[in-house]
Amino acid sequence: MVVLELSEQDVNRLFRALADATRRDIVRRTLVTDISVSQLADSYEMSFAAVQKHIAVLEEAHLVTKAARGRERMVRGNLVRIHQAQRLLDHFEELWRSRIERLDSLLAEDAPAPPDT
Amino acid sequence: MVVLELSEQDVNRLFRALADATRRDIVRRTLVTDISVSQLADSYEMSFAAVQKHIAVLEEAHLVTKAARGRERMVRGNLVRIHQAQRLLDHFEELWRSRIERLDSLLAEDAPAPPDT
DNA sequence: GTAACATACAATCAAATGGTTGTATTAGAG
DNA sequence: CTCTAATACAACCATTTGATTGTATGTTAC
Repeated sequence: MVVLELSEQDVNRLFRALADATRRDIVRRTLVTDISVSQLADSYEMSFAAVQKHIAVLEEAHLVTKAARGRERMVRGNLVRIHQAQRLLDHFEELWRSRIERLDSLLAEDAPAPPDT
Repeated sequence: MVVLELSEQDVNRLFRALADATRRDIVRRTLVTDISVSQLADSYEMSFAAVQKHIAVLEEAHLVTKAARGRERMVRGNLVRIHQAQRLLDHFEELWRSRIERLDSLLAEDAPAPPDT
């Protein structure tokens, strides 16, 4: 099992990048098919430069990559990063389980000695 | 299967709340066991009020809840919201699958008519 | 080669964020 | 009842964010 090699900064950037509706939409669309920067820019009610900046945020979070194709830059969603985010959330669930386990052992008061101290 | 009833604003708040190391730590710890605001504040290198604000952000994102116990407010992590975040990410994965499916059907050039147009 | 297109990037600005200190309120301890 | 601990909240400030416009650069089409 590979440990997530993401720094706290990386995780910050990852979740922060996902905390914007336009950016989430860009990720969704570019996961389905590659789309150029200007094609993306056309679909939102904001300036070209604004969309460019959103894409830059996604790039820094490694949620998308850009590849030159002629004079265009094709944007492609990166599912790997989504998976990493999922695994981060999985970890929260595991912590919660530990609460349940401790509650269980409390309820089993009459039990012999606990597994280890 | 229940549809996620989260507005874009809700999703923004959810991911944004997760985009801070201190806040993630608070969620982790309060998933394991309830902790008072002042207990939490003691463990970080920032003012009491700063920690209070982080908790407020987590509350607005419904990642934690607060319950009065005497003069203390006990903070408790809310796993449900983590699960909702996970499901949001699951959706991204599904989109990506559609890319693969379309690629597959492209490769099957000699196939009869496509399923539907 | 020149015009038009696609992108990059700097400068600027308002609003939001993350932190501070200070003051007020509430509940428990003695 | 009074002191103190725990919290809430307002005011303030620096930095970051999200957007703008303007300018520069590279690429394709004609």
